[in-house]
Amino acid sequence: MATIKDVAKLAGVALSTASYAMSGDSKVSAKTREKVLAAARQLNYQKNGFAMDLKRSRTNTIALILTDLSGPYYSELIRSIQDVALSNSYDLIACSSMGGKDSTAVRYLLEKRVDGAIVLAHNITVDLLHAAAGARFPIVVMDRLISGEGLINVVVDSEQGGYSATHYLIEKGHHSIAYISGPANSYDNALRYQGYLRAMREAGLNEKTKWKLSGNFVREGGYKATKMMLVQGELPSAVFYANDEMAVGGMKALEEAGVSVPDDLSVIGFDDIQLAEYLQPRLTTIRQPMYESGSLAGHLLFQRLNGDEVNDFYKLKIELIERSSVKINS
Amino acid sequence: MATIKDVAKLAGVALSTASYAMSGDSKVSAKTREKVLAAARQLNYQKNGFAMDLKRSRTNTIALILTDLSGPYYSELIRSIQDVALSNSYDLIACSSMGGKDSTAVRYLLEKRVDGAIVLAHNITVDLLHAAAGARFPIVVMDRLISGEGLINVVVDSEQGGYSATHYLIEKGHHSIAYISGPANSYDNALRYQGYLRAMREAGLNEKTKWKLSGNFVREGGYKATKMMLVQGELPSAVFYANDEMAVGGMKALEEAGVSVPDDLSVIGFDDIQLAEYLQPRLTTIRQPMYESGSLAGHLLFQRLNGDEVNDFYKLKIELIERSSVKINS
DNA sequence: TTGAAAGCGCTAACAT
DNA sequence: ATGTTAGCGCTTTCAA
Repeated sequence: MATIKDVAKLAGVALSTASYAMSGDSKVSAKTREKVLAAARQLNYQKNGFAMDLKRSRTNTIALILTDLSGPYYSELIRSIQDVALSNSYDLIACSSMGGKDSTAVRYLLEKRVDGAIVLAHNITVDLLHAAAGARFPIVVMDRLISGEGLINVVVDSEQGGYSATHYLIEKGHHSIAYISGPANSYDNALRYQGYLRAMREAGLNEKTKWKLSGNFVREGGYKATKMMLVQGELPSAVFYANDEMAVGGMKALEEAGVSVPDDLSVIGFDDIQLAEYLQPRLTTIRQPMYESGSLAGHLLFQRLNGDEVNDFYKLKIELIERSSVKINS
Repeated sequence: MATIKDVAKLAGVALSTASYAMSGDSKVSAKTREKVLAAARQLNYQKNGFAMDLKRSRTNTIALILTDLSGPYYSELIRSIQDVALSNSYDLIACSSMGGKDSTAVRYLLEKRVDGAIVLAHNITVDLLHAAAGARFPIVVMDRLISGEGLINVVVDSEQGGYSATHYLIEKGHHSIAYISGPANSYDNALRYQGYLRAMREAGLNEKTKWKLSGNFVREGGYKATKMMLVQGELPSAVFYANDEMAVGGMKALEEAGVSVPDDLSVIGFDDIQLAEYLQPRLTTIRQPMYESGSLAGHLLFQRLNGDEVNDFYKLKIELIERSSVKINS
């Protein structure tokens, strides 16, 4: 691999001149620049990125850290962050936090391989976040509340979402509402559940423990939880799935059992994944403002990177998307 | 930011000793190591990634380059590559080629910020690929055929896929088959179309130009192309959408026009996206071996990285997924 | 306008 | 077992 040294030698100029010439510095004469560029072309020279980063001690890159790069769930979020990065002429890389301590995400965060990061990965520990973030390394956290130097929170009001979903069901005349929950350690799930409880309490309704089942936020889990509910005999009049993936699995179980949605049972989800409007019936759900929150997260990060002060906490409102999986209960 | 120098000073040892201690080299005494580690902790020391990469002149990271990070389409592929990377203890980062010459992808490729790459981004030019790849920088290209030093091709047999889809329709008694195509400059689309033509020719069937419409591989395009077809009056008995996204749009147009699938018109797609089996009717389509191809691409890259010789061309077979959108034509 | 040289933070060969 | 030192490839200050 040719280095700038080789280029300088071939062009017959000093190292520094070659550097100036190639970075387009105006103090290099046109003739010299041409000589250098020609030499670079001839040697197929490509600058070494790290050397530059090391020297400059900044990378012009931010990282988006996700639990699993392959989650289709994030697409809008990614798109919005990508847009913001592009318009700020920053590079964006995405990396996964799978692999625990040795994950790519952890390395990039700790070894400061980027200038800042947006994190949406519950398996990145709070300690790690505290260790990584700092005045010179801003991190926007999107899946929990955590304060500290360099840390900015952008979250969606899940409690309100859980409340809205439940309240909507109650409004439609449902009094027995099951809650299919996500993983116990999920902060998001906890909030959605709290919202559910608040709406229930407000309406003077009691939660039945036999109708609180865990589906772990995955399709298969929703399927199993629903099977379990089915076996119990008595059915609620509506089910609140804490996310759409579980609702997808649940509706499959329901269909298999001959329970018709929404005639026999109303269903509501959470997230508004792409699939939601293609299900039969079309799934009524809670929509998270993914594009907006990603966009906000990006903007805040860049503001911090530019030295501007920003608040360290933002909470976004959530919207109910009314489709056809909930029926008035009479 | 504390450097290793600060750590060494605080611990009262030499730079190199600190380095050895922290990398777990066995020749450092336990006592010294403890001293160094304590100092590091106290200073909240984190190693600088670039400095290390620069010194080592390798990054232990590979890049996955995609046109658009947010495409849900790739999830299985990403997962498989992630798995392979993890099991080889390499880091994986994903970056987008959006942004043309200044895209993150181009920078990472050219500036050698990773040890190798897997590319599935048609907007990365052939020239760039040639410039970037080399003996010390392997690139696996997944969306076209291109040979050169350091370049490995892993492609899916789209021609065969196009043939299978069409042949299947013919087998079911369809003789008038429309082809809704992708973008003209897409290599993949060209292959699928070739397969279509081969099957048609083989059956002694003629392609009707009025039934070859372009939908640009996107949902909206499929919708419009289908509308256009509808306006023309005469309908074929089956439609081959060159990808599922277009089929989704197309089926919407058909539904709006009161054309029932598959009773009035059979439909086949290509890709087997997640949505396919949730459509009404469930979409019969051609499944690309995404997991397998990603996995293969990853393995090949690592073999090259380890200095092993590998072939530079692999073509994977494709499978037809029979669902309910095609009916026997009588 | 060009060149010489320092130094970013780290690893590793070599000397002790 | 520990220390000294060269050098990875680049940018940039300073001197010519």
